[in-house]
Amino acid sequence: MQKHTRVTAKDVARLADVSTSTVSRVLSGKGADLIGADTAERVRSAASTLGYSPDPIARALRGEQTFLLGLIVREIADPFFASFVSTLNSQARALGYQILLSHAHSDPKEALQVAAVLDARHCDGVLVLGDLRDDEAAFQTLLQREKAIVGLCRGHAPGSLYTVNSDNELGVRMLFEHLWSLGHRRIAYLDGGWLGDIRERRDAFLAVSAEKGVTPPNGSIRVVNSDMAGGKRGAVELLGLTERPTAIMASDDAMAIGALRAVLEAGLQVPGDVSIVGFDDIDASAYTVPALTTVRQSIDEMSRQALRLLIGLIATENRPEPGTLIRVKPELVVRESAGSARVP
Amino acid sequence: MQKHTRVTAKDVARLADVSTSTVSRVLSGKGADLIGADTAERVRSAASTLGYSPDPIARALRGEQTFLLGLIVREIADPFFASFVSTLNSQARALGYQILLSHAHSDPKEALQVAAVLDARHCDGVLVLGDLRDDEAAFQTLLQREKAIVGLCRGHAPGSLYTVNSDNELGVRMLFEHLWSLGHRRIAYLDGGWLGDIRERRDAFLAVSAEKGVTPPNGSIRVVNSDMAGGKRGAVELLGLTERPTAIMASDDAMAIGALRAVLEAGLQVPGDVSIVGFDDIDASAYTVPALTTVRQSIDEMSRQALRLLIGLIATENRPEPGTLIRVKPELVVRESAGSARVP
DNA sequence: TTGAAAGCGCTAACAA
DNA sequence: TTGTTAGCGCTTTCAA
Repeated sequence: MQKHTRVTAKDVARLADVSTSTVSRVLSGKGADLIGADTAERVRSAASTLGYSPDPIARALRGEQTFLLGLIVREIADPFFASFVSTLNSQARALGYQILLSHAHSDPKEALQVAAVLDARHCDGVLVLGDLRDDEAAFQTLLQREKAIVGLCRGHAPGSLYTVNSDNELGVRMLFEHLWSLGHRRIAYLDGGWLGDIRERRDAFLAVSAEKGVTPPNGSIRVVNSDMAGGKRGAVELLGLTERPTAIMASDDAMAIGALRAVLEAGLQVPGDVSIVGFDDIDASAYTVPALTTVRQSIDEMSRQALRLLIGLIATENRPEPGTLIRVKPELVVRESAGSARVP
Repeated sequence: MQKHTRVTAKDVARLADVSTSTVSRVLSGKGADLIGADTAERVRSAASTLGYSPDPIARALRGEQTFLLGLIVREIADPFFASFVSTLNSQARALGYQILLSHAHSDPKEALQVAAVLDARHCDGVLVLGDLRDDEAAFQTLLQREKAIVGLCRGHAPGSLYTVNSDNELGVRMLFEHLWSLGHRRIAYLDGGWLGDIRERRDAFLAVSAEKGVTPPNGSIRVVNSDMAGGKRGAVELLGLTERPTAIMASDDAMAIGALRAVLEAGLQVPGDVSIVGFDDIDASAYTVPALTTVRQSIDEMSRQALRLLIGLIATENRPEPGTLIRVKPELVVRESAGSARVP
């Protein structure tokens, strides 16, 4: 355990009275079949009495797998991403991998630096959670260089990035249909302003609106920060519209929570006067008053798929279709924040 | 950037027409003063044209610093910890360190494993964020072995662990005084049930109650999970008490948010019928309706202190007092969830 | 079936 | 002032 008392292959070799090469062969499994059964046994027992396990650093230097996975997250403090990181971390560890965490905020330059660091650390692969604002292209270009990369929650990422995503369009459709069936026709949208996931949702919103033959009232698409503060500010603006929307759809739950606060603060009822829906189903959404009607992204499933994909990429040379995009189905969660539209 | 095209010290040496040792000397700074100015310059320019930077893995193998910091978190998905991880990550990176993230849930056994992994990865030091339930002692024992460890948010950790904490007692006092000045005398407490931080808060609550000469009404100290679900459940139980408390203090904001929901769901007013206060000031606390009165822990400051302490530990052999405990002052944030006690 | 030796990229002792 | 050499712990030819 102590650094100075680290047990090495040499120690095991000495105890088992073999060479270090034999130790390596037995323990790594490569060429273990050529080793005499008794010798192998001796090595194994020596290793276990000594509590030996090969040093990942030495392995890395030799160019072997490091079992390190880089994780670049747009914003760890975002509750949705936080849950995601948590799940990813647990699942990765169960698969024998460790997570090297990196924050990229929204800055692609930072992401570049971070990617370089991850590369320097000999990560076997990297996960990119959430899209970065603006300079997406440069970011991608660089990431192509890495051996194995999987994007998560980045919408329909262009290029040959492997990606795992929610079916954002389906999610938005479910939400929209739900509002529609409650009689809402004047539905405003709070756009978080990102490129990937969030952009897909807005596009889907626009598409469904068009299909339904309604045009969102003038100025009712607001681009704001995708956090509670942004949601609040956006909603305040929306409430000032001459044709006040009867429902507000937000790009994500954090924004919806901000919007909820804004509407309530204005002395209006939710859902009596204005209905609100979000996206993600973060923990807090079940505890607002009224509780948020939203769409649940299956973090567990997405995480599992992403890890499977990434580890597959690491293991094999012949990769699946570049550009592979896995969509995970979201699920409508009806709670209290959306109700019948008040007849005008 | 690519693994196969990695630039090594040898490449630089060749280009600058010196030996690799000279390269090392110039670039690492150690013994750079002995090197001729022109040679040094040649090396530096060669390094920069080649875009060389020393491989941290090779360095690690040599036993040098790895600039890797292990971070063991109780629960990343917890919004307070998530913000903390975010801040820690940014600050660490600014100092040239990378964070190796690990989830320990509440399981000390898991923490042991994790600690072993971190050690194997040659982390320069490890940060432990939040206390683990139960088997604290065993956990600590093992951690003593590590070279440099700093605990965060673990209350008055015993033993010789270096720790950075909020002044939980002060925080609770401020909250209590605030409620007291609003006329509350029947104050219930929702205890998150952990050992460190959370335990300190409960102890402080008990102490202040005693000082004020009030005994919390029978059964009004509930031990529940320190999340929104726990807070909700605890509050429901509290509301069933024959002597309903006029105020509820929760171990943290997540619990307070759950409690808020419970009280509102019961058809009562907050703060009209029951006041609620939390602890932490997580993002969501400003957006509940009513917004939460709470105490803000300075994540920024705590993070800075912890990193300074840890990096100091790494750098120097002669360490500061073992058992050092740094307390960071919290700040009362008065919002809407606590109001005058209704006269009985 | 096993061992000896080389080398991954770096730094530090020892020479020169 | 600089180069040579050795070695961190591992794996993997090449030989035996």
